[in-house]
Amino acid sequence: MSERKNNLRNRPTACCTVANPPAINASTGQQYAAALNALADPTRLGILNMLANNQEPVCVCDVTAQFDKGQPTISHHLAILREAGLVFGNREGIWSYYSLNRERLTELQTMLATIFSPAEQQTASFIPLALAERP
Amino acid sequence: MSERKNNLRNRPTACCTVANPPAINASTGQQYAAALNALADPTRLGILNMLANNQEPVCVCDVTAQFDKGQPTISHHLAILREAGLVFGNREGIWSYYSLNRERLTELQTMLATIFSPAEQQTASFIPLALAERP
DNA sequence: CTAATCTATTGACAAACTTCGATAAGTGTG
DNA sequence: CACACTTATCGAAGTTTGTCAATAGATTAG
Repeated sequence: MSERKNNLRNRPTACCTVANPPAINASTGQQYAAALNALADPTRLGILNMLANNQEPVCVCDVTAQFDKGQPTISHHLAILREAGLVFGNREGIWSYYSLNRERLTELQTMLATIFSPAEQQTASFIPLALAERP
Repeated sequence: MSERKNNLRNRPTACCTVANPPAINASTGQQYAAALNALADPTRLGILNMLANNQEPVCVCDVTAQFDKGQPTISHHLAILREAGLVFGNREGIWSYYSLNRERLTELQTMLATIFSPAEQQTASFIPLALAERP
């Protein structure tokens, strides 16, 4: 469907001067959207906020105790955050401990700031987010 | 389901010292998640980026021309961005022009930074995002 | 008024997501 | 080994979301 186009320039009145296109390409946009999608859930935001409030890694049992959700649900959300590279997970004995990947979160914030800035400031800044493969 | 709790403290070995709870409440978390949800789509990120690249408001026809999506789909995404307060929409004659709500985007970035910061820096900062009702 | 044009809305459908109950996997204890 | 406990995974139900075709609404030109 990529020949879709407007024909405004051929008509007597144009809606506007031609607008600048987006500076972000489709594949990069998809990566960024996926990262944001991992954030866009109240439970996951709560988990991230809880991790931010603890200097030390937090035990899954403590996470589960803080939300009105079943244990499989919390485990699922933690997996999503983990696969998005937003948190680290470490097993110690029967317990699992999670902590923030602060570097990655900073990266995300920079990404957002870049998207919302005019093109001049975007030069060569649409670096694909390193899709961290984490334990 | 809110009596759910762990019983670790009653057992011989505890997993950890008790972790700090999240500082964000459920209703605020829902608002923030909704705002992020509006961002978490490649097409919508592309639209926002396109608006960021244009000082002047952009005609819908120009937006439609830049993406491999049908006109109703673009209109739908614009409505989502509008209802999330991320963009302004103005009709002029038969044309509609959209522009960034930069203030709101800054608000979002501040919100994210707050969520990811330790509790000391969150004091009284979980202000509900002003749910802008815009034309 | 009629026709043409641009945008928004509606209805439908498939894909993705959140949640849960049940169960498996992994670990430590008696 | 058998048992208890924590966490992860699986399968299913219900909801939400992205997309399109069709259509309605609004505006301008003739």
